[in-house]
Amino acid sequence: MPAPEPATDPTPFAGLTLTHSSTVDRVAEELRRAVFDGELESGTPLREVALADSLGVARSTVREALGLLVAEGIAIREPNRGVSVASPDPEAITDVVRARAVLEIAGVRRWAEASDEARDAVRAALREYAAAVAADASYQELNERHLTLHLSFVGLQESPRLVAMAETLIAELKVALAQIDRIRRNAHDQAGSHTHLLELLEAGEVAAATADLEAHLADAEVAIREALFQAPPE
Amino acid sequence: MPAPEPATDPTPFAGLTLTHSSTVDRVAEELRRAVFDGELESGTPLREVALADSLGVARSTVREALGLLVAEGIAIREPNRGVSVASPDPEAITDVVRARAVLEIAGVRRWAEASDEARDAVRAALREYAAAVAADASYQELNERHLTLHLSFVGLQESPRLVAMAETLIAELKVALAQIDRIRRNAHDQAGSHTHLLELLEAGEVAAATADLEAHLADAEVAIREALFQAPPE
DNA sequence: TTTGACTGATTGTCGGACAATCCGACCAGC
DNA sequence: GCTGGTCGGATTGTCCGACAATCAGTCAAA
Repeated sequence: MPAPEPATDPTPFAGLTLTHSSTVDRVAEELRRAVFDGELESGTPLREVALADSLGVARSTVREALGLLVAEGIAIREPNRGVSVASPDPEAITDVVRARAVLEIAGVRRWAEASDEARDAVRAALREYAAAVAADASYQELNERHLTLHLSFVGLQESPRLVAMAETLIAELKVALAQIDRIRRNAHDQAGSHTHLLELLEAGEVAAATADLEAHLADAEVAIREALFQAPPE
Repeated sequence: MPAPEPATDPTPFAGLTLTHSSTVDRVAEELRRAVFDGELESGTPLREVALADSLGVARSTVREALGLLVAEGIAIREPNRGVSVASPDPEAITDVVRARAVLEIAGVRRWAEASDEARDAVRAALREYAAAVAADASYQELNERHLTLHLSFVGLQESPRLVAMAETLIAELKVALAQIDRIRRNAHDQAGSHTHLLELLEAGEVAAATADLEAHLADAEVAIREALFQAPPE
């Protein structure tokens, strides 16, 4: 006798969600998109009244959205001077890469103890990245998939807070990458190296895998640094 | 001939800073203090108009300050329902401890490669903690020194972003600790165990030290969990 | 018991206002 | 020519008042 009343299931509406969209969120999202798409150059000041007029919202709304971007590291606020798109300097790049390394390597080290879902997420992310490479997808999509793969490494720790931290780090990185894109779009096919890394993990060679990842991150750092700071002066 | 003009030193005014204090910052700071001091119980709703009247500022100012607290994890915002002091649930505790473990252990592992300043910061933090214990300082001061010590572990990575992340994690933890304080103030003297940990580090026994730290964090987690969720029902 | 309507409280967003601050230009004086 | 001072415009920081949308609670009706 499981249920005397057939009509009242205990959980009839699982899997139903509703996306609450506040105006502030939409403004913030639009600004993020503009920055990541390279429409807003690094260092561009984000004037409150101009944005408010342009987007058709009140200044307070824009102001709150700007607060979000600042909290995410996408923009910086200087007191009495306003908010502007973050401009990556060499120290910031080094710091972001180092912080990423800590989070991602900690995740990879936990490969054996992680849940099946977390491991599957890594495998799926790699598959999608490889597929995008094979399909010769757009540069931005490649970037997106690549970063998602790296996020899945952090996900192996199964700590929402660590993942959130990694996300803000990657957001900061995306600002830098958006600047590079406008200079030169270096085709990147690192699917092979990542596949190698996953094979090491599946084989239980965790130490070799972390070494691999560390080297990969170091390479990425010098690549970004060169593209940003030794680019031809316009 | 190092300097032809003796009056214009290249860096005559190092170490000069000026604290810009905006109203929003002061409001946020006051709220933080109230939460950490246990004046605001976990779950208390932070009404915008009430706070604005009480503090003598405009509602928009309070609103912005609340946004800061939310970003720091000290409070949570439910759409159309307002902001309230974060109430730690078991999952949150587990998550925070796990994230802390990742950051702190990564720092400790880097002991040998860290700069002298970072290592000295750890030694100084331990000294101050031990001194506070010996002086039978207030519970809150002990807490503060203890957490500062743990922060100095993260500082060994010398990554400002990692330290900032650890700070927000610890802020979240402080909310939980403030709740415990109002129940029972468990005298804590963990100076001995931390001294042992530092001795291991100085001796180069990094692996033993990380194991020590891991055990310490696990102990802390169960202690907090018991105090929070198995406390006598008022 | 469930549904529906009403009320009060609170947030989300808007618009306008003003002082404080900052930036650049212009100007005087040595 | 350099230093120092003044002035005006632009922008932010903060305040105030307003209103629709949303939510929690009550209470009557089906």
